[in-house]
Amino acid sequence: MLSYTEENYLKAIYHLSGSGAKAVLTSEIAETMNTRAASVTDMIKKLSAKNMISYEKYYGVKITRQGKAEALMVVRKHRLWETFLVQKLHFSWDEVHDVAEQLEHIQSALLIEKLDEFLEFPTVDPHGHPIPDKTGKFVEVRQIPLSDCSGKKKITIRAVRNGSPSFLQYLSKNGVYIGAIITILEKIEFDGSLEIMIDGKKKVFISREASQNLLVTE
Amino acid sequence: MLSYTEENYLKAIYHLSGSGAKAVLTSEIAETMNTRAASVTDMIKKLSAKNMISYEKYYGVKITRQGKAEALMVVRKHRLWETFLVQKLHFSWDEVHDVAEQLEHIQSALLIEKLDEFLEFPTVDPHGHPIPDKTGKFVEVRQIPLSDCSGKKKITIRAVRNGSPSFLQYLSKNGVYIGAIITILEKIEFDGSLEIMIDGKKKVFISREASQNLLVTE
DNA sequence: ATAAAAGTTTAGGGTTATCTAAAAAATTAT
DNA sequence: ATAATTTTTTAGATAACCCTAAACTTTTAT
Repeated sequence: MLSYTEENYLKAIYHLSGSGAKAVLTSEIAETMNTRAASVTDMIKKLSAKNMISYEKYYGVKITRQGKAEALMVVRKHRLWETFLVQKLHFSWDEVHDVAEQLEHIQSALLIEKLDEFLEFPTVDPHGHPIPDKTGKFVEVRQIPLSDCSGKKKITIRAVRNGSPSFLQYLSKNGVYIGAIITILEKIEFDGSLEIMIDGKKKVFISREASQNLLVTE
Repeated sequence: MLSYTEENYLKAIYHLSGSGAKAVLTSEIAETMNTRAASVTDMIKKLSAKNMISYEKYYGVKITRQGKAEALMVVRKHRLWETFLVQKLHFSWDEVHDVAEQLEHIQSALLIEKLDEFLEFPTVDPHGHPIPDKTGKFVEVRQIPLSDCSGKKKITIRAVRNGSPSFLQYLSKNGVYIGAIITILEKIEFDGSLEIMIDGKKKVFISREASQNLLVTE
């Protein structure tokens, strides 16, 4: 059984490692967890002793199969709770993160299975991120940043890369949402911004930074 | 801001004091919190420093107005979550306590107001206990133990005094639920048990212990 | 009224998760 | 290749919460 803090570290390592693919540095973990490297080293030892990660001094850590399974359950809980907050309690998508950070640590397998059922087994959360099922599996759709697109084809907005409230509010204000179908009208040379048409109705300008943080399918 | 543990102590003190009416002994707190008296003394000092309780050495503690308000918010959250679990996620009433013990500590005023609205502002939880509103007020209906009743009048089951899973399962098995309308058919001299008629349809025997833990209105 | 019993507090530790400062190892630059 | 820099680890503390054992206060019993 992992503590609240251990779960948070493991989740951070999972995300930083690209879903468990590559090794992660102590400093990267310290950065995202807002702690010092020394604290990370301590926690690495604990997680290593619990076989959640493999650890060799002065090298990065790699998440184990067991650790990945645990991390996936935390991610599952986080995303199910975010879905609940938006769909049932009518939170806006920029308000859910901090609450879900707390809710993801509630310990009850029954709760999460019932919540999943109540939400009718959603496969993506309000930010477009996939929700692992109870076995940890999820559908991985190949998505690319909007900034890599060109031409006049129809593009579907699938997910946000960065979930910061200010970015999400910016998107809402401009009528951009998950599932929107857009076309690129023009790419401005000067600053890399894009003029796009949303649902064939609304023309807006999207900054280069924003287009790099929007994941889409063509 | 109170910690998870401080909230739990304060809630225990609130309940033990009869909603803040009387002083509570260190040993009573230790008993219900499953800790040692020495640990309670430590926590009493902390809560006293935060003006949640008033404390005089070797005497019991009394909850302050501020402490009562905090405790009521924890109670509110606990009962709203229990209501959610039963009404929306279809938990049975004997499964909700432990999960609600965790959920009650989630920090988000917005969450609890939205949850309240989603549940359509319930006034009692699945065990018949009143849910304080956002200002801490709740309707206090005068209830008496079923064991104190006699005669043939119609009696409404309003709440359980003891929420242990085994008692709740016993009630379910016998068709007893919050809101049921019953009449007493016979009181058995020998063991103090009652034969009751539920909703004019079902005759069952209820032990003396059970009748003492059922709160009713006549 | 005073001795015994019961209850409470203090003293001194242990664990978890954090920190700073110093030491050690790895990386980078000349 | 070696010196400088950066990163990581170790060492030693601190805060929250809990413990046991001993000291102290209150209550109960004779």
